[in-house]
Amino acid sequence: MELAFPPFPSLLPKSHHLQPQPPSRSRPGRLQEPVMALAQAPPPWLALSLDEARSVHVPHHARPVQETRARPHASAARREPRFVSETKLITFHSSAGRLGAARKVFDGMGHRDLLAWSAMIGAYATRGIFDEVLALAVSMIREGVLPDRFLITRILQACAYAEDQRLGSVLHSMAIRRGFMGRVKDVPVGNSVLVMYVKCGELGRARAVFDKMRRRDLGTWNSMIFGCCRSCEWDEARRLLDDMRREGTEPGVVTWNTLISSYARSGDLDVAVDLLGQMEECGVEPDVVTWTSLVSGFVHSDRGDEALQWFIRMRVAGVEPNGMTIACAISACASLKLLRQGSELHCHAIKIGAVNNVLSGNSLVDMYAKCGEIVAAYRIFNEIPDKDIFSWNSMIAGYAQAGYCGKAYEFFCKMESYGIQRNVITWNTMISGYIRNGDDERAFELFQTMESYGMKKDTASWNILIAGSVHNGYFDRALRIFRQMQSVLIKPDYITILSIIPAFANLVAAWKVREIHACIFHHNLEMDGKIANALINAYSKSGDLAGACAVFDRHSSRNTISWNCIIVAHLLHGSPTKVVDYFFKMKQQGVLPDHATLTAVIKAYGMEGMVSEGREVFLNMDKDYNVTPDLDHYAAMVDLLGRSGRLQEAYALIDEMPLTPNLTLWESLLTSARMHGNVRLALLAATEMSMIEPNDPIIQVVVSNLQDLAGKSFDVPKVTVHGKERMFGGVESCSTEIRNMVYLFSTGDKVASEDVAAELKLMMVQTGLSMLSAGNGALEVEEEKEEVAGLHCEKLAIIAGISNSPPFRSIRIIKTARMCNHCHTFAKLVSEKYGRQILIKDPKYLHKFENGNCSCEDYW
DNA sequence: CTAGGGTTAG
Repeated sequence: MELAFPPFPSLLPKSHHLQPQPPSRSRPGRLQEPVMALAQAPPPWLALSLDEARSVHVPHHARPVQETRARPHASAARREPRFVSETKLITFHSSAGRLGAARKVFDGMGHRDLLAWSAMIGAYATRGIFDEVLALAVSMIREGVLPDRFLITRILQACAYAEDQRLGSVLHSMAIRRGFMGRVKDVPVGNSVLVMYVKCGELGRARAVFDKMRRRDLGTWNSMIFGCCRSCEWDEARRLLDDMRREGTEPGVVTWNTLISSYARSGDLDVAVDLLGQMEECGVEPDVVTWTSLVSGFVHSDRGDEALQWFIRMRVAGVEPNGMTIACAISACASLKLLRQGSELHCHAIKIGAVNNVLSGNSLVDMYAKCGEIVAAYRIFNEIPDKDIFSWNSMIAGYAQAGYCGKAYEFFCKMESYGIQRNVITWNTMISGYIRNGDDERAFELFQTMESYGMKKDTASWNILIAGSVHNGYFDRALRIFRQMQSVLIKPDYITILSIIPAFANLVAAWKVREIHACIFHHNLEMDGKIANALINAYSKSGDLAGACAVFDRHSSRNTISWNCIIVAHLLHGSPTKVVDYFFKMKQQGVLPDHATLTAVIKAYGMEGMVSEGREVFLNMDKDYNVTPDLDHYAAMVDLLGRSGRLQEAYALIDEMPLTPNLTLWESLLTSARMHGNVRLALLAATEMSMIEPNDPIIQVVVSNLQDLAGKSFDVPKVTVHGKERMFGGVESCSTEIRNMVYLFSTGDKVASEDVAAELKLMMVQTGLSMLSAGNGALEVEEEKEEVAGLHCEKLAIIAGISNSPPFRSIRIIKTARMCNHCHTFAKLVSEKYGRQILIKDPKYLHKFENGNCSCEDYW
């Protein structure tokens, strides 16, 4: 046999291979001894190559052996190659990237001393394979070999990474017993113990170690500050910042970055920005990490526009972004759906060579997908060399969002054969994709089967079903899922609550709003602005204005949205005076009104008949609040003018406005024309509506009825009228809750018993309302005449409510079509004679009947 | 030997 060992072709510089081997060094006889016959035994020129390889990174603790005794050892190796060279070989293989080979040598060793363990553990540690480090450390200690001060820090690093506090504390006490702690030169050991406790979340123990350290370096302070930030001990972190300066250690970039990134990630962006200023004042230049922390903080807080501003500020400061920065900025574009800026960043990523980087690649996939560029997303995805779970999940989400659930499912299925294990998010993404595309069946099927694939459902899986059901209008299904979730002991979280609240925002769910409100406290969930606002909405829409006010009064950080919620609530409940009050209070507290606020205020002035005040707001909104009037404002103005009978003015406003009128706008005009009996204008408005929505049968009927009323002399385009059966899509119905049961009533339902008929007769007598008179003689065109269809459903519901629910309880009815005049009068009279509050919600208004009056002031 | 920035679902 010429050559006992393969010449390790790629491991050494070429010159070594080409160098003729000195005959004296090849001693095949010795090399073929059993121990050395291990496939990976050292080649004869090893000693030489190791000397050469000193420039290669070698773990620190192994270095003294090489450096101090390289020469004598090298010669010893030739005489006694077994023992010494095995450890060296481990180091050699490892530094050349052959971890498996190193491990083989290590496993084959008979006796393993500290140096061998250090070499092996170091090899894994430098590659971040911490599980292996921990496993080896445990066996080492079991074999009775104790780590020295160098090795112990490496193992502690692994403990910190894996959050293995048990082994960590063992090493901590070992370090104390062996005298590695407390002396000046032991700062590194102390640091690594400190970091271990910090990463394990044991801030108290970390603090104890910190306090005992005699000497501290910058890293010590940084680690301790990091620990405090992690545990949200912000005051303590700031105190440490002061302390370190007092003790003569100036905070460095990392110190500042730790604080800035922690504040930014926790959403305290003002503080983060303030710290940036302090940092610059101290003469420390912000680096990529600083800027990236800010950009990512703003992205995280859903403030993408500001994130991009900070990105620009960074470029102005002359700091070059790296892959991470670009990834964050692209993610900002994704959430803002800024395709152009996103593509610009794409170019930038190419320029700095970060496109093939998984990180920026993934955010590009996400960005293109969110901007609807699914082909571009796939192109990027395809070119990411090491696709990870994020790449696949983003791609699946992209296809699902674009409506290609089949394609998404294809990727969902094939990813595992590409070596990427699906995680919960993959499953959740797929489920949410199906539910968002209306395929509830497949969504539920996946939801049910995921556990049999060994994937545990998490809160998000449940949240998706709840949010999807609410979004698709299946409120009771959402509630059922919510209950089921609790019965299998999955705790609802912030998102669960936020998703389910809208399901209760209707009149029949009044008690459920209180229940969910209590649920927040029961589960100790964060009650933030979003939840508070959702609650205000839900309380007000379920008819509980007092409940809405209570939430509003209690919640501290009110923004424009909060004020809008309470303002709209009062508008809905017919308290226009309060709307104006809140409007002034809001401005007084320095909260800027937005377009929604102004719409509500104009409507409120309209309800109060304060035409000139309303008009003033409308005319000056651009100047005063920097809000350009949109269609909603024009509709509110038409409403305001129409209520006071200024129909021509209302029409002129529509005629002269710079926007194209929409359905709501014409509907407002139609309503005012109807209320004031102006057939001509009503027909005009209805005709315009029919041209916008030519296929809406209800509009067709309205037009047809108005044409009849206006007489044949009036020249209008002839509109085909659909059959009346189709007009209501069956029968108009409404629901109400009586003694915790929800009942459904349909127009024309047979009056079931003699009792009810008698009750109705009695009510009629009591209220003095005749069955046939329609009240104020206004145009009745929006619903079928009662004589034809039978008794209207809300009358049935009112009768049932009055005779079956406890006295003084309010009667709450939700209906799908708008109220007719007769029912409206009936409800007013009943509310007075029977002393009951009656709430009836139709698609446009909430009518609150009390003491013979309605909150809509008979204009709806 | 120790310290800082990251992308996906609801």
